[in-house]
Amino acid sequence: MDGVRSRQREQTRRTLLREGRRLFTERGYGTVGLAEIVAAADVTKGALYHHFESKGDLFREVLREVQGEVAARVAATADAEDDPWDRLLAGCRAFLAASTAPDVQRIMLVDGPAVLGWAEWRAMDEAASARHLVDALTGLMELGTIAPRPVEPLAHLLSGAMNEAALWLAGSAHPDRDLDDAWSALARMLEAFRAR
Amino acid sequence: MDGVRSRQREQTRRTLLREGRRLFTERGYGTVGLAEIVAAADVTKGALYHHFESKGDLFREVLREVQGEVAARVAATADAEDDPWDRLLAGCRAFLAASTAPDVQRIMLVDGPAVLGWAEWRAMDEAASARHLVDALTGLMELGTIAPRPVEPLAHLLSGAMNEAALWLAGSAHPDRDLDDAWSALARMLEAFRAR
DNA sequence: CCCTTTCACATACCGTCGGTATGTCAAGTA
DNA sequence: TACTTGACATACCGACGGTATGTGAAAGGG
Repeated sequence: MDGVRSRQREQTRRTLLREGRRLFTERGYGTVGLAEIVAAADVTKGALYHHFESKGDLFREVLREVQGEVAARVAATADAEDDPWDRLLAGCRAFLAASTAPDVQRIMLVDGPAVLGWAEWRAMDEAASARHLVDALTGLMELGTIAPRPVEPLAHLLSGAMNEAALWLAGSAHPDRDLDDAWSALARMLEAFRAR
Repeated sequence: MDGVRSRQREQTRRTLLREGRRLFTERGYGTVGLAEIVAAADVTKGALYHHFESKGDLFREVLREVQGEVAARVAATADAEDDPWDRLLAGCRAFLAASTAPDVQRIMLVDGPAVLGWAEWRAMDEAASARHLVDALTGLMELGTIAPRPVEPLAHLLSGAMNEAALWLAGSAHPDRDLDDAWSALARMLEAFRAR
């Protein structure tokens, strides 16, 4: 183990993921061919199919990577806050900021559901990100900070709102102003669920 | 005009749109081939390319049809209400209900942005549906019913929330209960923007 | 140290797909 | 009736995703 063999293997795999991610981001899953990816990674299709089961499988692993990075950034930002309510706000804001990156947009928000199907995409998002949102909301209900109500539909509404807002923000002509406005509106939405 | 020629033409076109819509709904844009579509429509590829510029163009016209139907149902439901605030609520609720249909899900919500790109998808949605949401919100601000604030970010947040909620509802094990819960949460979100 | 096995690829190939160029024949027109 | 137009059908092409097989270097045992 850990010899020349496995090191080279890991590098090839990482190169394929990196170039795949770059090309999927730039031109979209449908229009980029495997030939381009393996050329950019300076390997052949044999190598790609040795590491991944299919084009869709490569995309799935790329998506997993992107989701992991977003989740990590959101978690890091949220955990910097002490108050649970502030953690929720900080997490949402961090998600909004992170999701305006081109690779997150195209891979995670646009192509993801279409390539893998909405159900699988949802399951992956749940495991990476949405779970934390559900946990945060549940915790705040137990604390009495927000009024008790079914968590899932609320989480989906908020998640969908943030996804669409991020896509809109990425194409905005006045990103700073629009981000402020969107955040203001989102914050008011969240505020609406605080117990009175 | 209006002879045998143009009547046959219109029928062929409508058949292609109908079968394309059905297959795109059942199996998704990426996995259905033109050969299947033309076989189902009982014509050849020559006919398809005589009516549409490409596979993507056929999809675009199918999407336009779906969006038009959703918009019409929403508008009809909303217009049945007299009070502007009630019109907004009724419209949102009608959108939520209409968007759980399989063809709306797959074509409008999942494949649409990926196939045409988010920007074009957004523009089409704007022209068909979102425009009414913006108009309703603007009108309510002018009436003083909801507090003045930038309309666009709010509209995007609400639109995204409803889209994601609809996708979630479609796969729900308890559709009635979940629809009620989702609507309850969405209504509270809307309520949050009423002037105090 | 050598022989064997393993494995991380490379090469060659296949069926299918979206797209196009061209042919055809009936409906329209003068 | 002679001619034109148009709504397709037919035949074909390059490119794509996927697979079967070959290969040479690294790992492992005696």
